[in-house]
Amino acid sequence: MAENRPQRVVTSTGRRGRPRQAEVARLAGVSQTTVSLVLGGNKQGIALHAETRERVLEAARELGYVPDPAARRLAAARNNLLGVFSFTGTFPTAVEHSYYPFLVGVEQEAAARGFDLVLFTGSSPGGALERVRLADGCLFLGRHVPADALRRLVDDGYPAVHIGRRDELSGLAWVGADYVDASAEVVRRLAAFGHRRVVLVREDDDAPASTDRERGFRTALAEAGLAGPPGGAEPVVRVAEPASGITPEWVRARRDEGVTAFVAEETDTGAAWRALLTAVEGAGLSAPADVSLALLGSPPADLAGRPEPTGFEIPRAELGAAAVRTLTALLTEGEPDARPLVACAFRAGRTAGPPPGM
Amino acid sequence: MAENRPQRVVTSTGRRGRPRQAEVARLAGVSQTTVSLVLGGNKQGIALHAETRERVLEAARELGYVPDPAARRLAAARNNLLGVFSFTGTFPTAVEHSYYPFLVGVEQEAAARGFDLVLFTGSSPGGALERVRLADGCLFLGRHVPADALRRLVDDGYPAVHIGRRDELSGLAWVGADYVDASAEVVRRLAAFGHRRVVLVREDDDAPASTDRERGFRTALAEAGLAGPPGGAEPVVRVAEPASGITPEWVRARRDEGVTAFVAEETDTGAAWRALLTAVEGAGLSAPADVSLALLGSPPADLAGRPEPTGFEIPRAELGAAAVRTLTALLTEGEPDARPLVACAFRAGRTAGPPPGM
DNA sequence: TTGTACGCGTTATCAG
DNA sequence: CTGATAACGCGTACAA
Repeated sequence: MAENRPQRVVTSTGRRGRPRQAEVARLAGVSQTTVSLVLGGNKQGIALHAETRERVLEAARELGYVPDPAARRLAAARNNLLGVFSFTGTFPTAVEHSYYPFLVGVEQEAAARGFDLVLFTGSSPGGALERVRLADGCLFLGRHVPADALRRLVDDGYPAVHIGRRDELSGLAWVGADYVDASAEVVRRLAAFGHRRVVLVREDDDAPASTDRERGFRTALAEAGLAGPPGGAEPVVRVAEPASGITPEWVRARRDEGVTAFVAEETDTGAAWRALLTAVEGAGLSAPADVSLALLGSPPADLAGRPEPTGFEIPRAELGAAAVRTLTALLTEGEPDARPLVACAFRAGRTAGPPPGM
Repeated sequence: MAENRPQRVVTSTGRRGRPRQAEVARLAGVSQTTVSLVLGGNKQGIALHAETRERVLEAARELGYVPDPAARRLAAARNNLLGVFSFTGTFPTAVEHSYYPFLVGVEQEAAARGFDLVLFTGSSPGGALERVRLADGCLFLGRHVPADALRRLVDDGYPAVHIGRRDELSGLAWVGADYVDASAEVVRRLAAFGHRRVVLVREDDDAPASTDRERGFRTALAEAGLAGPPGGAEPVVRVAEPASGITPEWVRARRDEGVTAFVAEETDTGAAWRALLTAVEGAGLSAPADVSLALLGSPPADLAGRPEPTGFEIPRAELGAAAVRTLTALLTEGEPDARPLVACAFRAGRTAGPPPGM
């Protein structure tokens, strides 16, 4: 029977058991369109009887009408959802894992712009990444990214912003901390204290955050006329295993060569700084009396009780907020802002000072 | 012209610029229905050519198809999304605001169960709450709730779980910390130290978290044969303004009356504990030598550097995880678990000891 | 076994 | 100023 078109009569209440615009319309004696118009604030500036308006509002109030968010979003063709996808697993290592600080800024800025957030849990690489498409756009963070999966999204024109520099993936927008300059500044401060030989301890991996720090370190070293160990030895050492290489003996050896300051980079594991602290202590030395120490970032939570390290602060909340701004710019205008680098504040701390004998 | 029905042709991509089932269908050479069937896991057990199935899956993968959450909700389906809605705005007061610790547990448990999270930002009251309907179910947290709005959701059968005890709203599932017992335990410890007169400083507001603590405090006081100030005076004082009432003079007066221990409750502002610490210091006293102090919860971040307060830990991550378990139980079985109270661990700390002269 | 024809509740576009 | 009417993207009886 093609005849019995259900004819969609407005009964009392929808399947969901709560009032829809159609019922408000019936009660107010107008069409559903008018209801939508009135309740929607009449954006298109159509002329309405003030009295009609009142009737509609009254009816809506009486019925306790509340718009259905799903329907609203469906019709608007946008979900008002921003995704947040973290590659470095967030849960095993808990709170301090450099994820929530970003989220503070992200949430604040998202709220200000009327977006809700989707936190994609489970950082399994690969196909899982496609899930982010349910959000209007997505923020990505983590030292390493599944480049190919992300590439697809970006090539499809999906609005994506990476938190942290990420130049390899052309076309991917990013916002990052200015590690180059911040690291250089730390070296300059050490130079100002009178140090002449400085060593950087970094992790053995080539994440941009690490290479940026190294670059800033080396540049400032050169500009300040400083050096690493004598004989033109490398001023940068990589530690592969958490503590391998960075032993009390190693510290003493460097010191005997004239190295008076040690710099470590911050990473999500905090391995370099931890190794350095342990080795220095093991060598019976203390900072800043015997050696100066600096950390390119913030200490891991379990070392937070120690004397505040000289170094710099990563403006995580700021970065998160900046990322949201860039993403929403991508969503509306189609183009991100030009200057994606956020400065890090120098932190004087208490682990660096003049070298012994100065 | 009633003839020119637009006939809804599937172009390349929807307004949203993202693939829909119709495109997957076109690519796979089947109808949209079949796509829905295959991608929906074929619940109704309809027979399908395995090969058709494969073609559809392949096409979906190729296009990076992801279902639209709004459309699914409108069609009364689920999204594998759990909502998190916080009443107490999270950002003004930043990270430590008792919100992220919960999130850690929530995220972990949600990931384990295959759900992503939607963080509903901005806690403006009223209709804003309805946004959560986009998620399959939602977690709520905060000292105070817009009861009527929540009531609607609950009455509609929307799966909701509140983090923190919330009995007023009948029918609302919740998980909470056992503040009653934890507070009682703190009093017992003080009694064991030899204290006979103890005072509780609490905020002037009737959130369940506060009344629970007070109840545990009073109960244990009675059971241990302890008292407040002499003459049957109230053992519980409320502080309205951050520091009003709790002054160095007040502390001295209580002490002169024989009160040897002061207990403060933790709240999101940390006002009670802060006021107490300040007043005790102002009175030139120190804990635990002159007076014993205890905190029913954790100190606010800015006081984290002080000596660790005797008291208890709120198992926030645990609570978050428990809430997710309850919520998913609600989603699948329809009934939450029976025991929604999570125990708090006692924290010995360093601010309580025997009263002077014992 | 696959496709047709709805409906979910809203917004938006037009004729009247 | 109002009222049909068509989307938005997906799920699903029912028909083929």
